[in-house]
Amino acid sequence: MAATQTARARVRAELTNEIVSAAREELASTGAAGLSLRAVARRLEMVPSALYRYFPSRDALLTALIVEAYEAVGMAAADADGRSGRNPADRWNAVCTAVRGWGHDHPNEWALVYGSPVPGYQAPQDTVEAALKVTRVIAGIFADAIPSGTPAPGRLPAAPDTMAAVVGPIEAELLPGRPPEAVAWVVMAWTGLIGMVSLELFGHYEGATTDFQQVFAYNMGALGHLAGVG
Amino acid sequence: MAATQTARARVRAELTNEIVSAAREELASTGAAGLSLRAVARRLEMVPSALYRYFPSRDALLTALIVEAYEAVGMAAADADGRSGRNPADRWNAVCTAVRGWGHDHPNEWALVYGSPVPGYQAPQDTVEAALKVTRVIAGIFADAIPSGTPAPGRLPAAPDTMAAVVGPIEAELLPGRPPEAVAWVVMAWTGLIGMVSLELFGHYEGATTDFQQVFAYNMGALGHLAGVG
DNA sequence: GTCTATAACAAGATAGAC
DNA sequence: GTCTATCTTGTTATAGAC
Repeated sequence: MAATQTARARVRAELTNEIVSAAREELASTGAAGLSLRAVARRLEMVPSALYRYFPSRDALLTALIVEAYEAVGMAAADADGRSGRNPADRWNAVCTAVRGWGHDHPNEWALVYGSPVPGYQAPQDTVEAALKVTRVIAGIFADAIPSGTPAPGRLPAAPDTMAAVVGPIEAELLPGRPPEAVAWVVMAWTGLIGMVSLELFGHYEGATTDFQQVFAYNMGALGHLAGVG
Repeated sequence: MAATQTARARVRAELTNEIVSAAREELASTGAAGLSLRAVARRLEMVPSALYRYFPSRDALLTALIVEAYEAVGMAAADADGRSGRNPADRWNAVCTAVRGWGHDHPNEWALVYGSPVPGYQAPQDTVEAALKVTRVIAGIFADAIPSGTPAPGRLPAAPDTMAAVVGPIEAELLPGRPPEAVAWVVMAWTGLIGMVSLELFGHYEGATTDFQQVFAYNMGALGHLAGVG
């Protein structure tokens, strides 16, 4: 029985993967909002109802796609970080480039996770944890660059006394012992990275510059520098 | 004849507005991707084909909505700027608050313009011009704060020599005579503002902080300060 | 001329019987 | 798993009212 079980389980896992792959292809052609279980089934030459054995609803399939996308960006970021030596500025630069590169290679998956929320879809907790992967990589770089217990970096304006409590959750989880200005500014660095790639992919810099890549590199560099990296 | 003409034109303009309003209401409930001509017609108790007298296609209606949204944020930004005195730091702060406030009041319209592109929709030139409204307000504040011909602000890292040409289009149009570092960083300020509101509205800061408004205020303040405002 | 309504089309989604 | 009947969608052709 054990052998049968595992064989069945293996086939099941394989098919589950195939379904997610087909859904990913669908996503690439139709966008997130128009993703339908039926289209995925058609692509696999299966009947729609058969998919329900593997995913109880369209939302469950969507969740799988979202988690997969978050893990892929997170992996791209972590890989780039790992390959880039020990200098925090280099690491931050490498991560920015990798995240942007991933976005360019997977624009629809990027839109799925960082774009408008899909109407009617409620994100379960799994996706929140997966989303943290990139954040952890980024926070790790800044945590290494800013020694614990240092005063606020002089380049940044002083934060009000209340800020420490406000950013407490992030500090405790990702940047223990770092000053509130630094914590807030790491949030800004993350926001700047995701925001800039989003606005680029969504077409908002069209015609604004002759070489966007260079503006991106400069701005990410400045963002990191001001936070204490390099 | 002139009277008849204008009477007809007035009625026509009124109905056009009513259609856009109905579409806006539809948008609020179903989201951008699910916006259907038929649903708009139903809401107005008209027959779908009648709408084609006013808008040649669903995309044209979408364009009208997008332009309207861009103009509304732009107006909110310009109003806040106008009411906030002459101090650039106050003006930048007021604009950030106003833009964020508009986003909170109109989350679906925000997603329509700054979120994922609607699949299959090609933005015409009208939307690009409308999108520039907020940008012009922001650039105006920084242009007033950074005198023309000044050297690069010392707080920002120096840009490579090639940057001047790269950001030339923005410089010429919005920040004539300002150094490339400043131009790039104004792009960053704009990106930070739009990015932070987007990620907030799309739920990416959920649980991260006890008072997001404060983090927002601090980060926007720092972004502006570093660019030379305040 | 200007508008609205009816009807139809090809897609595609959905529900349910078998 | 299959089949069918019924529902959407954007869009057009056509006919008639003002």
